Amino acid sequence: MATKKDLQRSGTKRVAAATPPIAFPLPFTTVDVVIFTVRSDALEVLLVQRPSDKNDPCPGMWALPGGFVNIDLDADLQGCARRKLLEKTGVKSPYLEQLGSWGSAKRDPRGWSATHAYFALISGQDVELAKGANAADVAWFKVEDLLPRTRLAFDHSQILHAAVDRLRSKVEYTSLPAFLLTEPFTLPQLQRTYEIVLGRPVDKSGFRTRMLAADFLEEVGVVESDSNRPPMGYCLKDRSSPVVFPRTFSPRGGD
Amino acid sequence: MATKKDLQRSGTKRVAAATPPIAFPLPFTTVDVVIFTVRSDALEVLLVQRPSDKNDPCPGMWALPGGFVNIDLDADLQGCARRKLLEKTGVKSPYLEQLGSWGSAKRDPRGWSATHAYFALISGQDVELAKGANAADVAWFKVEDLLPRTRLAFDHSQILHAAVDRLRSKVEYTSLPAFLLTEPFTLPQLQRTYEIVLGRPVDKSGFRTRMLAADFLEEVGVVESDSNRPPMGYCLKDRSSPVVFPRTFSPRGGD
DNA sequence: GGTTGTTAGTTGTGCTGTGCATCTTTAATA
DNA sequence: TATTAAAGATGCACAGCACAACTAACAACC
Repeated sequence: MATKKDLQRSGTKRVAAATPPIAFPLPFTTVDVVIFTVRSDALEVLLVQRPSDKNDPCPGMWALPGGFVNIDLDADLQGCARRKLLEKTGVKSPYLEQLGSWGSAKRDPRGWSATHAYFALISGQDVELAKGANAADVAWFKVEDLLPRTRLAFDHSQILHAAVDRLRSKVEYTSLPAFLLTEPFTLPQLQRTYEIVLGRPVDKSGFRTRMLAADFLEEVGVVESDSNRPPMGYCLKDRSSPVVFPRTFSPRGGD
Repeated sequence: MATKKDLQRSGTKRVAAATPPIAFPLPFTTVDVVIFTVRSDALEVLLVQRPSDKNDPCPGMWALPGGFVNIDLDADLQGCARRKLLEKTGVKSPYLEQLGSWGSAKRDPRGWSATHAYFALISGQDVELAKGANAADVAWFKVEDLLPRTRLAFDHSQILHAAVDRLRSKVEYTSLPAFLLTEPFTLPQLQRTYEIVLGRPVDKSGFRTRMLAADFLEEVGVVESDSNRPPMGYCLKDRSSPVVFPRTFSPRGGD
């Protein structure tokens, strides 16, 4: 990974010392997490407000939860992402997927930095936002309101956009929305979640056959609902990864 | 991105100094590139042999081309990947896609490091390997031979595996293989490339209708071939990104 | 210069899946 | 018991694809 030419470069500001001793400037390494949930019929994302201290970059602006990798606390990048997520939401085992990385000389005024972005899906029910104390303020924002014009700290608007694109894209052909619900859930609930994320209606009959044919759901008995016919409750057979469908959802008319 | 708790940590070995001054140990930041090509009817990948100096990590082992991010030379991560690729192959504008990132305390014996992995597709024809001099030895390896048992430096076996998975997966529903050919190419050539990457035959008729329906190819007149009926030559209408097909290739029998 | 072989490209057909609409089931409420 | 509303099942027609068989164009060989 390191060529001799790289190693012999000598830096000025940020210096690394290891065994064998090498000295050259290092970029900052951070992790950011795009945390999605579905609440009150809308796709929402968690943001934290940066401190208003003028010495900090982007003071007072809203940003994705994240921060520097702590090489003493974090065994690896995913562990770092889990830590950030636990600190902000109290959720321990969400769906967590690597989104990509953004690194450049300009994205952080403090210097060359690279962030490893993850996105997480959690149920709107089991969330306790870590508010107050020395923790920065956190809040949910509707993605629909946020996407068009809102400016976030650093390049977080860009990262959020990429996360929404990735989510919407994968929802077309995977069982991802199941991770946005608390188990057990019903097929109509799941369908509603698909429709909220995709932003368009989905055919009921086709949806049902598709979900059941994919064979990733387990019946756990009827569950009580507000009224009318009681629906069947389902759990995921395997929470470790989503199922990939052979085709995408596609209405006849449009393409 | 940085909480105050993070910033106040003080490191011992690797120290960062910026404005405002902050001091804590930083991970190493590297970029690795998985460079694919199709030569002699096989999918191949470029590897470089690490120097045999015992002070270097993984001496003598084969590794993915890559190295430390140079914050003076590299404006961003993708630029760094392009630099590595140009140095090793002489190819200037390949298809280049971010694959993911791998970071942990253990993956590099020199300390906590995170690598940003990219994968590139280039034509087997226009490659000049940078061999000899102070550059490490580079060579092409058949992916089929490499995947099962070969151990590469660091966690590069894992990264290579992820790259092959991603490539094979995307080839099922995108026009990616077109970037493995030199323009102009013919439909039978393109089909052959699909078959080589996928490792299974593809139906001719379905393949043709599919490619032409996707409307990403431009006829550039018949091109001479070794013998028999002269085939039509094609170029890509847009080299900036691949086309996504609505469905995957799928033979009737298997699933 | 016909004949054969090989590759490029087309045409045809049966089947599967799915979009869309309608119908049935179940239970709460009046 | 009638009504309502949501859950879930059934039916149908059309589009697309896998598969196979076909035609077209050129080379090589006798």
